[in-house]
Amino acid sequence: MELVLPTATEYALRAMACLAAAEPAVWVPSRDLVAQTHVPAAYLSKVLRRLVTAGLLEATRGHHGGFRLARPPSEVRFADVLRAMDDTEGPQRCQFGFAACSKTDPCPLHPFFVDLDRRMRAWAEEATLADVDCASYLAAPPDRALAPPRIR
Amino acid sequence: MELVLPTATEYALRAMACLAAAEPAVWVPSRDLVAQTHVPAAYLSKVLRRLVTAGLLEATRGHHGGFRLARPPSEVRFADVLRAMDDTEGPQRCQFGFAACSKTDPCPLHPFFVDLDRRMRAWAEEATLADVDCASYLAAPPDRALAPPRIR
DNA sequence: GGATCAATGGACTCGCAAGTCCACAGAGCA
DNA sequence: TGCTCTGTGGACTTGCGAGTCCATTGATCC
Repeated sequence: MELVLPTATEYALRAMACLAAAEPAVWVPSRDLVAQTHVPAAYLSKVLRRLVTAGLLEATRGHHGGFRLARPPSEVRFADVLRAMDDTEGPQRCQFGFAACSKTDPCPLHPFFVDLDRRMRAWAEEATLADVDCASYLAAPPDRALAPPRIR
Repeated sequence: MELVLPTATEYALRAMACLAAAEPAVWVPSRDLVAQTHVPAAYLSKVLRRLVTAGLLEATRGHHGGFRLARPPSEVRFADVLRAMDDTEGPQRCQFGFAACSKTDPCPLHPFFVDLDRRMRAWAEEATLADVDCASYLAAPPDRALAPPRIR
């Protein structure tokens, strides 16, 4: 059963979780993040850049350069990451039939999409990077093959 | 903020809602469904086809041919429609870093994706076509322009 | 039986997210 | 000062879901 978070957004959550597990204030190079998240390097750099411009990450270049969180993990909600990757507001795609429906002129499916949006939003607002147990995972990664086949 | 239900799935919900509002046992031609849902005709026919093969709709050809629900609206949950459009099971895209994670060998983000999946599933299992107030809408559609611009 | 109406299904195009490539900018090091 | 390391950013290719086109099948009407 479907319901899709864009890949770029999941990649962003992966990278943010890794950075949350790192020593605070230490610059982590994207090379390390690539190794830990297994996101294609060139693509991850695009994702990281969005997180930087959104103010969630800080970056510096040159020797010992890299990325780090701009705020402590406990102050970064999943919702912040989702918004950084897609800043459009409100529930998407609710247009049953006629022109785009509004609160005052809702389409028949409108209440259902609002409900779904509310549930998703609650999920994203409740969870923070501090809730992710990434440190122990990175310390002792499970013994298994790399290169995950894409489940779809 | 994102989180996307595939367009084809929303189209399916639209069409199912229209059919739920129609007289029971009456064959509704796809032409009527196109007029009511404003889904491109050729594409809607593909969506309807999937709903037929999934057993949610019945179809017949020729004069006065068309589609109708295979079960009463109260017995069709949103989840049935979602499953008809995408029959893959379980939470999608949960592969933080290494090989595809499992229950016994979860990745750090796994519990969060399971939680999100659980919320979405609850939404889809609770709502049925009988809950959609489509009849009154189709009887008196709001007075507004056609051709909704896609919000994205 | 022939005309017509409507679903079927395969082959096609289109657009956009996903992913790649590469030249450049700036920061540290020797 | 020059080399090297690492992020920046634009241009490009790829893959796939969304949407189109059209010939075919089957049912009904006259």
